Amino acid sequence: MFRGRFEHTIDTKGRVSIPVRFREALISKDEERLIITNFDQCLWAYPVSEWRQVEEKVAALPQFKPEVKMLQRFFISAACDCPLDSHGRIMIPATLKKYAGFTKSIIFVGMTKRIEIWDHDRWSKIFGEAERELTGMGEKLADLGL
Amino acid sequence: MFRGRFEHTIDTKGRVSIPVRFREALISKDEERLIITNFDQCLWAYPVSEWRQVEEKVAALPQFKPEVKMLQRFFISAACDCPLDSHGRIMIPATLKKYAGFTKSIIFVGMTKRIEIWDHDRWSKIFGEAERELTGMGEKLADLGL
DNA sequence: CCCATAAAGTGGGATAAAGTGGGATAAAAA
DNA sequence: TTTTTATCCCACTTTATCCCACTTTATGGG
Repeated sequence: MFRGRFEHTIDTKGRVSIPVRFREALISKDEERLIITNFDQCLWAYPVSEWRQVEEKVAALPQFKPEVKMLQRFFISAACDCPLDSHGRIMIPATLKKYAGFTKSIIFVGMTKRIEIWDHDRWSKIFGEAERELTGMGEKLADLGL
Repeated sequence: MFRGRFEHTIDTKGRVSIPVRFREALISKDEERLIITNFDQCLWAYPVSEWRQVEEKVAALPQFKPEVKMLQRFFISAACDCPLDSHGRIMIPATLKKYAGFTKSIIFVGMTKRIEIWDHDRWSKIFGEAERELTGMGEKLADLGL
């Protein structure tokens, strides 16, 4: 279970350390890697076990269907296996780094079953507006049983 | 399992190196070649074992149906066997290269069971479209259990 | 509250691997 | 035969990986 937000730094070689809390959560699942993909202008990181479920669901769909191809091409195909090094760091692949607009400072966001990784500036911008939006979503959230 | 996206370069002789990650996936299947065909303005590459399944599926379809004939003529018949050289590169046949509009920079796209190979510029275009469409497809994705 | 110690996070050099390019030779096409 | 195309081999550049060191933040005891 991934909880909390943490600000970290990408070094010149493209490495970032995963927050200890998240690392502990991974180790408790006996995993030492993250599957990282792109969505919503940021990166989504999954433990392998979680990711497999997503992947298999999509792989089972008819591969010639346009929307399935879309999903495969945009979301599934980006998924990159990123093993942790001896210090608990990962290398962010160039294509993903570019997509998410990472410069130096990034934010790790615990999303319970997955992690989001944001460029610091984008996060501040979007997070500043998120609360107002969320407040306006009261009805919709209620419909979901909250 | 092919995961991730990688940008590579075609040299003057028409050679491209297959990303290591993909090469490893091939070797784990004890294969050193790709079957490459054309579709959607890009190239689709399969490990031999996967390709056989596609081939057999299609062969089992009623051969007089127009869409089956089309598929056979366009998709199946274009398939080309491309062995890896000692550096893990393949030669892209001229006809396929032309079809996919390859100039210099191309993108290898991991699609779980197969690989798509795109010209860089074409990829950027459809990637942008896919992103926009998917972002507006939240409900549909929810239906898939995502 | 402060200090000592440990742990987390960051950075950099050395080495290995991946990716790219080009020449020489062999095979295929004209 | 000549020309073109592919294959093999070697060399260079770039990128990733491993290992060690430093800085900063957290932790625990007095």
